[in-house]
Amino acid sequence: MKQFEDPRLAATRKAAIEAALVILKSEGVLAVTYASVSKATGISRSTLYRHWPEINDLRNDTFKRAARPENKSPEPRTNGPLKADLMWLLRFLLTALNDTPWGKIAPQIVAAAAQDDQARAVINLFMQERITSVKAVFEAAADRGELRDTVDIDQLADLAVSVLYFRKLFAGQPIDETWLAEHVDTLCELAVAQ
Amino acid sequence: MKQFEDPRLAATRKAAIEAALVILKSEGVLAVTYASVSKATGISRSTLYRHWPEINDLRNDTFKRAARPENKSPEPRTNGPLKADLMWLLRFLLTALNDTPWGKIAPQIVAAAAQDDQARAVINLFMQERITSVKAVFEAAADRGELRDTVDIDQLADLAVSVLYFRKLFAGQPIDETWLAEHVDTLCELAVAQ
DNA sequence: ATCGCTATGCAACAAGTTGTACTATAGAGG
DNA sequence: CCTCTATAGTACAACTTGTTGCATAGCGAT
Repeated sequence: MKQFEDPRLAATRKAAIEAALVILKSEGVLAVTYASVSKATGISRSTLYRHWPEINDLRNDTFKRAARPENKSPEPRTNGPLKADLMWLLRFLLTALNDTPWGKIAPQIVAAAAQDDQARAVINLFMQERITSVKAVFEAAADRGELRDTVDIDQLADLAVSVLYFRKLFAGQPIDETWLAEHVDTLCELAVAQ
Repeated sequence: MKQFEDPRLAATRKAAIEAALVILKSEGVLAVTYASVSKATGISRSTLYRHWPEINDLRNDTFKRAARPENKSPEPRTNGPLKADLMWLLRFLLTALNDTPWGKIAPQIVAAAAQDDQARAVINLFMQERITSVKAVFEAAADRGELRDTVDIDQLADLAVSVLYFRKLFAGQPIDETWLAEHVDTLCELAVAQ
């Protein structure tokens, strides 16, 4: 009877993914190969194949590792007023995109998602998590009676997050403090009771 | 003195890119290789290398070919009222993503953009073009006096387009008629004078 | 400590791709 | 007809994905 998993399995997994993450950050998805990870870790190529039969399996595990927990949304502030809470949370998302490795990693996952269902699932889950955290901010504002009663909170949360990523990854427009302030103003104008 | 370009050059270029576009649509960027295009066209691999020294050169030219003109935004309707004009244009963008090859091609360009500056330029230009067409709709509404005077038209156009692509490519949420109607309602609520 | 199981390491191999180099042929224009 | 050049064809090196076979080293159990 095997009660416990061979500790070598976990050690190999961790070392490989950790090294793959470094390569992912510095050189992109395509540089995450069996050979490069093998060289970086000393783990033999055949062992890597046994753990991850296809290269996308390894890459997707690296994506999952990258998507948590440092890069996840923090517990949002929900003390109010809405504008302050929104500014705080969206500034975190903006900083993550502009000034942390996540700004390099996210596009890599998006790229992989175009070809791979698993990668698509990773990026979808991550984005849902971002939207949910923003939604919590709006819901708290609604509980405090700050919002108009006609507003659709799901729509608002979608709007708040999507423009950030769209400008960064699709439109090539800057997302800086100046823009963020205007963006939050627009959202509040839409949401807050006059 | 050479006055005219050898017609074989243009013929080769066109045939190769046309074939590459078909492969791009059906099998993705990674399937666009010198070998696959050579096989599809009968053009020898060495000739392809002479036209496109790196494979990304060929892929980027294929992207440019894909980004025009059938997939570009049509002349937007600007007769008013705003809600009808917006609905018409955004429905076009939605249909392009859901029911035409562009829905498969766009993610491929986004994927390439994560690794390649030229591809990034292509997708950026294309998205700017989409935003501009939406902006024209808002500007016409503003000229008719339909809008509140506080609204920022650039922000509105960004919002209108970004959620579409975000939901489709990042969040994995459906973009259907039901959602579109709500989205347009939200935009109009933000923009239209009460 | 010994034994069996298994994870790992190592080497070789086939296939596909990128990119280079060289030669021969075919077509365009004067 | 002649020259220039685009194309075809081939060979080659390097890298990557996967597969396979075999030897070794470490883990858990008796």
